[in-house]
Amino acid sequence: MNKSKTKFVILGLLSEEALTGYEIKKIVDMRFGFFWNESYGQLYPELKRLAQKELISASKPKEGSARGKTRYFITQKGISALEIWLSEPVETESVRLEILLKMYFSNGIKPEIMKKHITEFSISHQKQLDMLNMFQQQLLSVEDLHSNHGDILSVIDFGQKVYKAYIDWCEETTIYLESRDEK
Amino acid sequence: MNKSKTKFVILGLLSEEALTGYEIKKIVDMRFGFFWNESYGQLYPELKRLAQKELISASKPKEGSARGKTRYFITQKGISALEIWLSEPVETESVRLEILLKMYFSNGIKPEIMKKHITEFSISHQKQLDMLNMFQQQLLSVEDLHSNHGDILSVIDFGQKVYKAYIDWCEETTIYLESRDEK
DNA sequence: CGGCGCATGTAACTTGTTACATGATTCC
DNA sequence: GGAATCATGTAACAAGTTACATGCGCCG
Repeated sequence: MNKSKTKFVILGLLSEEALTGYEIKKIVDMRFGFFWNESYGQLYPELKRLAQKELISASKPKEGSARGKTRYFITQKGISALEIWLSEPVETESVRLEILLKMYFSNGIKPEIMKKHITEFSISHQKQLDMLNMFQQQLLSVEDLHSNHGDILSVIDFGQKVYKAYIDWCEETTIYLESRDEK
Repeated sequence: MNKSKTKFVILGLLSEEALTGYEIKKIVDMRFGFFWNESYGQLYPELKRLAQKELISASKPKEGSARGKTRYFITQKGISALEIWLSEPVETESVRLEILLKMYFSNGIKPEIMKKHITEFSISHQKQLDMLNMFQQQLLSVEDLHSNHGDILSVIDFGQKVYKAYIDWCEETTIYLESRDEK
């Protein structure tokens, strides 16, 4: 049983270009931030395991130095493993939204508290939405006949749609809480 | 450091009515399914810990029997703990959507495969949306001047908005993949 | 040469899932 | 009495986070 997806994050990114563990982490944080995350504690051990299983290969430059950048490349075996995973059914995601838990139980507390939580939730997602919009613009401006960013733009579009839904809900719910407030 | 929220799920539900561990699990599965989940492996030990800390109290009927239903009640101490948590800032959620990971890396595979994934994703969320709609109707029909389901209806509304966004994205992305297909 | 960002790594820990064992109750 | 479902519980495992240790390389 290997349920962790870290493996495929690595293989997927390496299928585009050779990277170090540090670079993988940076890309996941910046590009996947709104739908995925990985920690060093998962990444580095997994890189070693994948190298050992020859799904990726390591290039260790600077002979003789104790530590140095290790850049990883995907192997043919790794590409196959990635393709197999891509073809397998998507596993149902498990989301945990603390804000809904609090909303569900908020009967006992003052509406202003919940209103504040929702305002903060809205602001933080508005920020993330702004970042997605910027990233989208960036990709669109670079686009030409040869580059194919379609898939990435689709992923961004998902985030935009969902975050808009979040923000709409926040607005609506704030109004509801204000009406409850008046009682 | 106690980051687990299981504790508050229990306290929140017990603040409405006394329940057994089994009943809590059922409620979480049915009512919170779209934004939360708990397993017995978390629930039962946590119930014991909370009872030991006197945030809840257990009623063990049927003296002399090896096993029997244990119904739990929230205590004043438990109510306070719940209220404190409700007032604390909401922690930023971490979502993991495998479908976006696959979409991001789908360049290498045939568009039909991704299209199939998206169709399945759409169908399963349409089903969940139908269930939310039903639950909403149920609550609205029962509603009278005395019952206050507003907070629960807000939570349902969140699910409806987000799932609609999911399904919209699926439609749009299917069309995009079909256009890519034609090349 | 001091600080900062790049870079790798891991040990200790917490969190969460799964599979299984067991008993109680209900309904046919 | 047998099947299904209600109900409790836990051991073994898998997954994921955090905090820390270490060293490199560049810039002012």
